[in-house]
Amino acid sequence: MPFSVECHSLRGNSHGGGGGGGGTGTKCGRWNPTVEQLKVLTDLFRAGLRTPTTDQIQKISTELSFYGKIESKNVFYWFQNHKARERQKRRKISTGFDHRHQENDHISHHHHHHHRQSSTRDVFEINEEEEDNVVETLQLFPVNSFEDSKVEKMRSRGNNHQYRDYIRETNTTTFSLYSSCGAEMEHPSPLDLRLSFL
Amino acid sequence: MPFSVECHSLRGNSHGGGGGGGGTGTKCGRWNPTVEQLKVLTDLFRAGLRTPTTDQIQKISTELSFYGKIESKNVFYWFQNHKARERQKRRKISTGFDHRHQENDHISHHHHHHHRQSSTRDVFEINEEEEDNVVETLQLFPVNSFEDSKVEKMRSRGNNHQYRDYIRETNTTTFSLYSSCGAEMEHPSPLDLRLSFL
DNA sequence: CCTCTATGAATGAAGG
DNA sequence: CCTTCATTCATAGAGG
Repeated sequence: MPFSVECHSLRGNSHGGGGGGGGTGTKCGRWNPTVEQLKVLTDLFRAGLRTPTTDQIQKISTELSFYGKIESKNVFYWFQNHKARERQKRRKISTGFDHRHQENDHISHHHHHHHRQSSTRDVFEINEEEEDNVVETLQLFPVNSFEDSKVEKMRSRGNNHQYRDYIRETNTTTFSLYSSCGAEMEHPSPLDLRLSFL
Repeated sequence: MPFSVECHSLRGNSHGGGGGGGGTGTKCGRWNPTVEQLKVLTDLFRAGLRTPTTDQIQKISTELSFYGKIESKNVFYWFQNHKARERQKRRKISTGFDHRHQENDHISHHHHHHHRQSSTRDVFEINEEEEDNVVETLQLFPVNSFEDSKVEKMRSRGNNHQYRDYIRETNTTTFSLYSSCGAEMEHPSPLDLRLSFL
C-alpha cells in the first residue's frame, strides 16, 4: 500500500514498508533480529565487513533467513547503522567540527553550533575492543549447507566502475577483506576469512 | 526529565522566517521539507519530472520558498534522491524465496541474469503502487509566470553536472522551457502539464 | 503508564 | 548515475 501514514508524523514516510514483521509471530512492524542473526551480523562486522555488496547482502540474508524472517534491506540497514553508530561513538573524541556549509540563500537562516549532539546517543563511552585488526577465521555456517561448486561472478560486468578498495574477492572459498576506510579501520593485513557462503 | 527529543512529529515547522529558533527544537541543519513542499515535489515527480533543469529548479525553489525555507540545492538533491530511490524500490533483487526453516539446500535457483549487479544498493524489494501514466493537470501555483522565449537545451548525456555545476550554470540566466527531454518526461506530448511556473 | 534508550528505517547531502 | 555518509524519524523494549 502506498503511503500508509500510521506514524505520528504527517510526513509521507512510507516507513511501514520496511521491516518485515517479526517472523516469530511478532507483530508486524520493523524487523527484529534474532540472537542468532545478530550474532552472525556482529561476527561479520567484527571480521571487518562494513559495506557488503549486493551479492553479499543477498547471501547473508539468505543464510539468516534460516533463523527467522529477514529481508535484504534489513541486512543492508543493519550494516549501515552499525557502521555509522560505531563511527559516531568513536567520533566523540573529535571536536565539534561543524561540517556543514550553507550555500547561497538570501533567506536569513539561523545557525546553530551543533555540539556532539549529546542528547541521547553518543553519551556512552564504549571501550569495546576493536578487533578489526584481528585476523580470524569465521566458520559461521556449516559448509555442507551450500553448494560450493556454484561459481558466481560477482560484480563482473564491463562497467567502468572504479571499485573501491573495499573488498577483493576471489572465487575460492576464502576472500580477503581490505579496508581503506581510513578513519575507521586500518587493515595492515588482509583478513583471510572463511566465509564460504559469501 | 531535562530534555526530550521533541522533533517527533509535525514536520510543518515553518522555519522559513528564521524564527530564530529559540528552543524550537528545530535543530535542523539540513533542509526538512514541509508537507506542502513535499506534496508539490511529489506531484511534479509523479507528473513525470525527473531531472529538472537549473531553471526549473530555480523556479520550483522559488515557489516552494513560500512554504518554508528552501534552497535550490534542496530541490536538486530531492529529485536526485527520489529518482534513485524510486528506482531502487522498483528493482527487486529480493530474497524472493520463501524462507524454509528446515532446509539448507536452496541456492539452486539460478534465475535469469541480472543486467547490473554492481556493488551495493538495490537490496530493497519494496512494492509500492504508483501510477506512472497519470495525465493530470497540475495547477500548483497561481498563474503568474512569464513566457520563456529562449529554449535552450542545456542537458545532454555528457553534461553530468553536480550541484556545483548547477550553481555555475545558474550564472548564465538561461531559460529552459519545455525542455524536449525525451528521457525524463515519459510522455512529452500527451502530458500537457500546466506547470505554468516552469 | 511513562520515560528513556537502542536501533530499524528513511532521507538529506555529497563525492566520484 | 552510482555509492556512501550523516542526520533524523519512529518505535520497540527495558526500567522506573
